[in-house]
Amino acid sequence: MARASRAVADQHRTAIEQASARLFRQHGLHGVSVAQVMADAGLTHGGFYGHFASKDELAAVGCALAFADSNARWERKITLAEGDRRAARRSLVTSYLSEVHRDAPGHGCPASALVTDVAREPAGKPVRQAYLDGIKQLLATWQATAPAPVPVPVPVPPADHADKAAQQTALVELATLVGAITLARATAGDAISDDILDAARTWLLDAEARAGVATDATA
Amino acid sequence: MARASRAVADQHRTAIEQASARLFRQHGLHGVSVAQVMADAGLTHGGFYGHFASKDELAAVGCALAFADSNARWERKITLAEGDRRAARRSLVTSYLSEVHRDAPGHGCPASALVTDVAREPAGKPVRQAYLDGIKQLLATWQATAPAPVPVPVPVPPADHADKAAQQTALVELATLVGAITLARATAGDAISDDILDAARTWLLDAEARAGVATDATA
DNA sequence: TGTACATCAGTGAACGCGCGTTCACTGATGTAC
DNA sequence: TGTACATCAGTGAACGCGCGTTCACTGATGTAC
Repeated sequence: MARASRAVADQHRTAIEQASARLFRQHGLHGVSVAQVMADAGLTHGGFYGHFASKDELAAVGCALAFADSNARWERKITLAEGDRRAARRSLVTSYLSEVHRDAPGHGCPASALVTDVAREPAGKPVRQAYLDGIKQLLATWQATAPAPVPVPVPVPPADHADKAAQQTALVELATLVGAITLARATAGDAISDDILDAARTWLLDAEARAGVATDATA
Repeated sequence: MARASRAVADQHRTAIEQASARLFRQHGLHGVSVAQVMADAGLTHGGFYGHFASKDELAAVGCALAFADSNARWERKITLAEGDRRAARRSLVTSYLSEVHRDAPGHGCPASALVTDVAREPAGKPVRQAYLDGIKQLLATWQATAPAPVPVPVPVPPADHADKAAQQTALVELATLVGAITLARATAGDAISDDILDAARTWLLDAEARAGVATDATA
C-alpha cells in the first residue's frame, strides 16, 4: 500500500482510535505499544505519526472515545426504560456489575479500566483531561436515573441543597460501581469476586427503597 | 562491596522488599524496573536474583508487605479507639479518604493502588494470590469496626443471615473506599476530586445512623 | 585463638528484546492544465 | 475528458534507550582445622 485515498485514510484513523480505545482499556495505557495498536488496526507502525502527534495524544483520544461509547450505551439503556428511572437503574447496574463486564474490560467502562493508569499520569498529560470530561459526562447520565425528587409542598430543603445531596449520592454510587468492578476483576477466580458484584448490585438497587425509608424517617 | 555478611544481606533483602512495596504502589507493577527498585534500596541491579527468582516473585512479596503494613495501620487505629467501633470507623475512613492518602499512593492502601494492575495479571501470577489474601485480611479488619449487632430477643434473622448481611455491607463499603480514592486520584486537580472524597466520607460515616434507621423502619 | 581457604553477596558488563519516534522511500491519489 | 506531475498515506529499516535476566568476577565472610 503506497498512498491511501482521503476516505480510506479517515477509515484508518477511525480504526486506530477504536483499536486504542479497546486495547488501552484491556492492557492499560502503558501495557500496549503503538505498534500493537497499529497492527490491530491492520496497519504498520510507521504510519502512526501521520495521524497522531504522539502516543500521549492517542491515549487521550482513545480514552475520550471509550467514554463516548460507554456513555452512549448508558443513554441507550435509559431510553429503553421509557422514563422509568428505577428500570433504567436496574438495567445499568446489572450490566455494569455483571460477570460479562468484569471479564471484558476492553469493551467496558473506561472509568474503571483506566482509573489507576490515569491516576499515575502527570498533571499535564492530555489523557487526564479526557478522563475528567468522561467522568463528568457519565455522572450526568447516571443522575438521570436517580429517584425522582419527591414533590414537597414547602420547598424544604431548598433546591440547591437538594441538588448537592443528589450530586453527593451520585458520586458515592459511581465510586461503588467503580470500586466493585475493579475489585471483582482483581479477585477474579475466587468466590469473593462474585460476592463483591452481588453485594454492590443489591445495595445499588435497593437505593431507591432506602432513600424512601430515609425520607419517611426524616420527614 | 564484595560480600556482605548474612545480617547485612538480610537487611538488603528487607530494603528491597520495602522499596518495591512503595514503588509498585506509586508507579504500578510495570511502571518500575528491577534496577530502580535495587537503586532505591541502595544496591546495583545484578544482585537482585540472589534474593528473588524473578520480578513476578518480588511483585507478590511487595504486594503482601504493603497489605501487611496497611492492615497493621488499620489495626493500630482500631486499638486506639479502645472498643468504640464508631470512633474506629471515623478514624479509618477520614484517613483513608483524605487528601494526604490521595496524594501519597506509595505509602497508602495497596488494595486501591494496585487494583487494576492486579486485575490485568494473568491467573497464575503470584501477585494475584498475594492481593487476594490482602483483600480478605483488610475486609476482616474492617468488619471489626462494623456497628455492633443489635441484641434481638428472638433470633430473627438467624445468625448466618446476619453474618451474610454484615459481610455484604463490608464488601460494599470496601468497594466505595477503593472506588472513591482511585477516582479522586484520577481526577486530582479538579474540584470533583475533593467532592468524591467528601461524599464517600459522609456516606460511610453516616452508615451506622442509616443502619439504625433501616433497623427501626423494618423492625 | 590463629590460619588457610571455600563460600557467596554484590558488582557491572552483556544478552536479546521491545519500546517511542524518525525518516528515506514507494507509488496511488488528487489536481492543474 | 486526458495527461503530467506534485502530493502525501503508508511502509519498513533504523535511532537511542531501557527492560528482565545472565554471568564472570571480586573479595570479605564464615568455617574447618
